[in-house]
Amino acid sequence: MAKLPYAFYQQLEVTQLAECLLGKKLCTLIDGKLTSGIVVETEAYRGPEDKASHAFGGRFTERTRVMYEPGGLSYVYLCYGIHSLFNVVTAPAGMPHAVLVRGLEPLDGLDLMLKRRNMSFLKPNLTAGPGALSKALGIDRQLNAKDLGGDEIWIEDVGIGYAANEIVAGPRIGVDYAGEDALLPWRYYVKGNSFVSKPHL
DNA sequence: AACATGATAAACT
DNA sequence: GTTTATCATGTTC
Repeated sequence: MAKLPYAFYQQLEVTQLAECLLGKKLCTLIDGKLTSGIVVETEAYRGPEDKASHAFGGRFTERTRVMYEPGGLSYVYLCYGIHSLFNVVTAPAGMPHAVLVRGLEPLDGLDLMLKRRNMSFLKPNLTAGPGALSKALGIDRQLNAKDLGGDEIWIEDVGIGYAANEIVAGPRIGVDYAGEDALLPWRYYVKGNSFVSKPHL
């Protein structure tokens, strides 16, 4: 396997990095069981200057602490009391940028993913949406602040690269509270892929 | 009190 | 079939 190098996570342009994550393979190894999928949808959160970011204005709390670490760690937090959302911490130390993974195309461990989701057959919403994919891969807050070069959760380059005309940028989802920042086109997804969380074209 | 969601049910076409 | 409403649930500030 070819795990992504730390240098990849530490580039400063978080929007560009979010776009580059499309086509990468996100894997978890939990209780000896491998599950994985290809990333088909991401959102960039630009730390201090982005109202939609948990670290807006340089906010530093117990929850956001990990976002200030050097890129290459996981950031998993609980949303609406129910869903674990998985982010990649990016940029050099002290810069709290992150990328939310919103959609995956299932690859390894399909049976286990179905079981975790209480589903009996594959349909797109198995891993379309940040809460859904986290549940399918067994991601919860146990996996917060993990090294993405480790052996519990990691990201591999499997040589998939989408052409520029297959990638669509649009406004982020569920961040209306962020005012004008909600309109920024920092959501990236693969055109026509059925594991993208929201509107299909 | 607010929150980076998902499942379901009910009311439409 | 599709859109719209409602709720579950718990941590953070």
